This record gives sequence, structure tokens and C-alpha cells, in this order.
Amino acid sequence: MNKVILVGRLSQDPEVRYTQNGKAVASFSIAVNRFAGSGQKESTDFIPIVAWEKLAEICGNNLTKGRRVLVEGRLQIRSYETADGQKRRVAEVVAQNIEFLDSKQASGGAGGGSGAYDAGSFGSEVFPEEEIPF
Amino acid sequence: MNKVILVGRLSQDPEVRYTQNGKAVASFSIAVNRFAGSGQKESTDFIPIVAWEKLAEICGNNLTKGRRVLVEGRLQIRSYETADGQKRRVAEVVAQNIEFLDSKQASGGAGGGSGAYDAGSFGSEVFPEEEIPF
Amino acid sequence: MNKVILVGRLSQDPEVRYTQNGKAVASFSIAVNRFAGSGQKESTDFIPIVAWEKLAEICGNNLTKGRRVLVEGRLQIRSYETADGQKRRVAEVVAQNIEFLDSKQASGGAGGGSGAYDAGSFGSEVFPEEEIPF
Amino acid sequence: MNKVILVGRLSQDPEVRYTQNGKAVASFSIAVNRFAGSGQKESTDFIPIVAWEKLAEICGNNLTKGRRVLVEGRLQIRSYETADGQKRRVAEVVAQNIEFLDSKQASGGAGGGSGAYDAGSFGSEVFPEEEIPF
DNA sequence: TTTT
DNA sequence: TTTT
Repeated sequence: MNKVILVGRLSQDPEVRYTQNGKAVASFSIAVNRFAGSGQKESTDFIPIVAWEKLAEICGNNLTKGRRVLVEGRLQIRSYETADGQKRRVAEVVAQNIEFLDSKQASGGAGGGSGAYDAGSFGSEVFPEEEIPF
Repeated sequence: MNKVILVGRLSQDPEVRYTQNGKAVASFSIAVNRFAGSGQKESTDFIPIVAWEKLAEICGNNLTKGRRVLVEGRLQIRSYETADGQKRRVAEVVAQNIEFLDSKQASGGAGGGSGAYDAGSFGSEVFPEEEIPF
Repeated sequence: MNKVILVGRLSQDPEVRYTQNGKAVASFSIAVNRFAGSGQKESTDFIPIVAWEKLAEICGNNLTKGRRVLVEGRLQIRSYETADGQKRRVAEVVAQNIEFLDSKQASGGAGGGSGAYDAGSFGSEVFPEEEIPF
Repeated sequence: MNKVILVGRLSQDPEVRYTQNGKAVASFSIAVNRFAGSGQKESTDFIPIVAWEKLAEICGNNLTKGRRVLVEGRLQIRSYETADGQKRRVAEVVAQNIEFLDSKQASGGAGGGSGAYDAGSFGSEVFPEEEIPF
């Protein structure tokens, strides 16, 4: 069991790239507010999201900075090396399912609308982390 | 909504420290296995967990390396500076509720037993991140 | 672990009642859409929600039919007897946390706004089921 | 979003039946303990679980009364008529993913072992409720 | 009994 | 830095 459920707003437009095998990967962050009790400082977590394949394309085509989404996914710790050879670890949520929470009326325009998009339907539950092209 | 639910085994004994205000903080990582489909390489995420106050003490007193737990919490991105002034971000799960999944029979001995422990009952849902003593 | 997370719209205004001890209880149902794959009939689950005390009052004062909410809670199976002595069981979600998902702009008017409300902050995690006044 | 996550023990062996189309359906209940605070009566919810197809067969072949599982699924309200024509509604959790929480050592024997089994891998996320053969 |  |  490794389940993450977040509601937040995109802090940037998604970036869509492609692996060497031609798989789409979308990445973006969402701003998730912490509702601290009264008297406590409110704060925000900016949480990196990664989506793959069909879900990546849906993100690229439909999401923009500021839109509110519900993301269901898996918390992944990915290791990489910096240009000068240091090992680093980065956490990100690999999306399995994304719901667009802005109602049609609220968002208006061509890119509007709400819906739910599920990576599961595309048979892409798990991806080898080496492939991530960034 | 910022909800994380994980099942995994402690990869180390919890470390319990105290803030300047005397609040207990336990930290440890859990190894969460990824059940890739057949034909895919199995892998593991080592996810850092932080627990506060009473829950921290329960962790310190009852959990050891190898024990299996269910952790419910919040995904937090914490910023800090390295000794040489670089800004870094680290992700960790702030535990709200921990269940011990090793049954009494299975684990045996004095440290055994299973149960559920909830930070909520101690009124400690949100902590200012500056206080973390490490 | 008994965790339920739902996003849906109120199918009715909340009803707020009081137990003999003066505790507020709000009840309402939310319509949760099932996003079946293409070619499958879309359908809806109408799921009964119960909220207690302060959270009940917030629901009574802020929610109306049609509003969209995220409900986090516990799935509870409650037993009762009908007037003619039959035993019945009813399932309901006891809310621990409710987020209002209609943005201020989208909903407009006095009742609008979005926010998150947590039963935990009021120390009311668990309620004896006999007390429910309906 | 309609997500349920439960940890409990089977209160009975699973029953596996088949729809007219030959799809396997497993049904059983799990006993989920409510950890009331000290001074409150502890109680248990018996929550009906339904699993389909490959996941149903895995349940039928591996689970027995008393085994501990984590169930991830969807809360569904199903309508049916009694023999004397009354309309009733029953709630059940449609499993998407089941993890066996009894460790190999604890359970022993041929049926033992732990693992995670995911309906998603079998392309069976949503089932029309009319088909349920009971 | 039902929502968009 | 890692667990079974």
C-alpha cells in the first residue's frame, strides 16, 4: 500500500516530455494548502507530480497553471546524480488518477470542464524509474 | 486534502529527539515495496516518516527495525539549508496515525503486539516546520 | 484503518438534529459519479454522510443541495430495528473532515467560499452509535 | 473520487460464485475494529467486500476466516428487491486491490504468505451492478 | 427519496 | 544509509 491523495492547484503549466521509447511524461507541481488551526501560520506544500502516457497527454492538453485538481497516486523516492556527481533523492507523486475539480462554469472556455482520468485504464500502473527523461 | 497511506517495514530503529520546547519528534524510514507486474523489476521506496509528541514516544518505545506498520499522514516538503548554504528540499510523511501490523503471535516477545495510535487524539495535527531539530 | 474519501455533490440540504445530550448531528447524502470506461453505463452512488458537533454545524450553515464536497471519514455499519421489529443495517460515512470544493467565484453569493473543516480539531473522532437521533 | 481503505480480518470464508457470463465474484465481510479513545466502548464494523474476476479467484484460493487483509476499493450502494417485493439498499466495498497482511511465519502452511493483488492489472475497474448473482 |  |  502506497497511496497518496492530494487536492491542490497547479503552480505551473505541465511540461510534457518523451522517453527514448516514446512514452509521454508530464511533470508539474501542485500547491497544497495546510489548514493549520487558528493561531497557527498557514503554509503551502509544493508537491511534484509525474504522470505517464495517456494520462500525461491528458494533463498536457487540459491542465494549466492555477487549475485545481485531485491527484491520486503513489509516493516515489527517485535517486539521481547532479552534474558534479552528487547523489540526490527527490520525492514525487506518480499519478494514477487525476480529477479536474474546476467546474465547467468556473473555468469556462475551450480548456474547461471537469472529469476523472485514470492511468489504470491504460495499463500503466508501474514505470521503471530509470526511464524518466529529466 | 493531503493524505498519505503507506504499509512498510522500518528500515531502522526510530530516532527520538526533542525540540527546544521539549516536544518529542521521532524519525525513521519505512521500506515500501512496489509490486510491479510480472516481468518488471521489483523495487522499494524508502520513505522518511516523522511523528510528533505522544505519537513520537509511542514509536520510540514500540517500534524497531524490521517491524511492519501502516502509516497515515501528510506529505510535507520541508526546506533547509546545507552547511555550505545550498537550499535543499526534503519530502517526508508527517504521521497522523500509525498501526502496528505485526500480530502478537507473529512478533512474540516483549516488544510485540499490534494496535493503532492516533496523533489526532493528542491535538497535534499540524506542526510548524521550523521547529524540527534536525 | 477505516478510511473513506469521497468527492460528490449534496443530493439534498443537510438535516441537523440534536441528541438528548445536545450534540449536533448533520446528515445528508452525496451523489458520487462512477466514471465507467467508454461503452459502459455511467452510474451514481448516493452515499449517506453523518457529521457530528462543530462539523455538523458547519455543514448545516454552509452546505446546500448541489454543492460539491470532499468528505474524508470512516465507513460505519449501524444496526437498528424497524417499527415492526425487523433488524436492519445501514451503512454511512462518519465525516472526519470536509472540504468545500466550490470556489468562491464559481458559487458566488453569501453561501459561497471554499475551505476545509476537520472534526479532529474538535476532539470528536468516535461517537457511540446508540446516540444517533434518527 | 470514491476510495475506501480498510484493514480487518475476514469474519467468514469467502464465497465465490459466477455470473451468467462466467465472471467470478467473491464476497465476504471483514471485521474492522474501531479504536475508541480510552473510556469509550470499543466496537467493530463488519463490512461487506466484493471482488471480481481474477481478484475473486485469488480471494477464494487464498483467504480464509480470520486472515488479516488490507482492502482498497470503492464504496458502492446497491439496490435490490426482497422476495416480498420490498426495495432495499446495501452498501459494500468493491475491492480494487487486496494485500494479505499475515506474514509467512504467522500464517504458515500452504495457504500462507503475504502479497498484494490488484484488480486494475486485470482491466476490471468497474462492473455493472445488475450482474451480481446474489 | 436524490446531485452536476 | 536501508526492510521482509
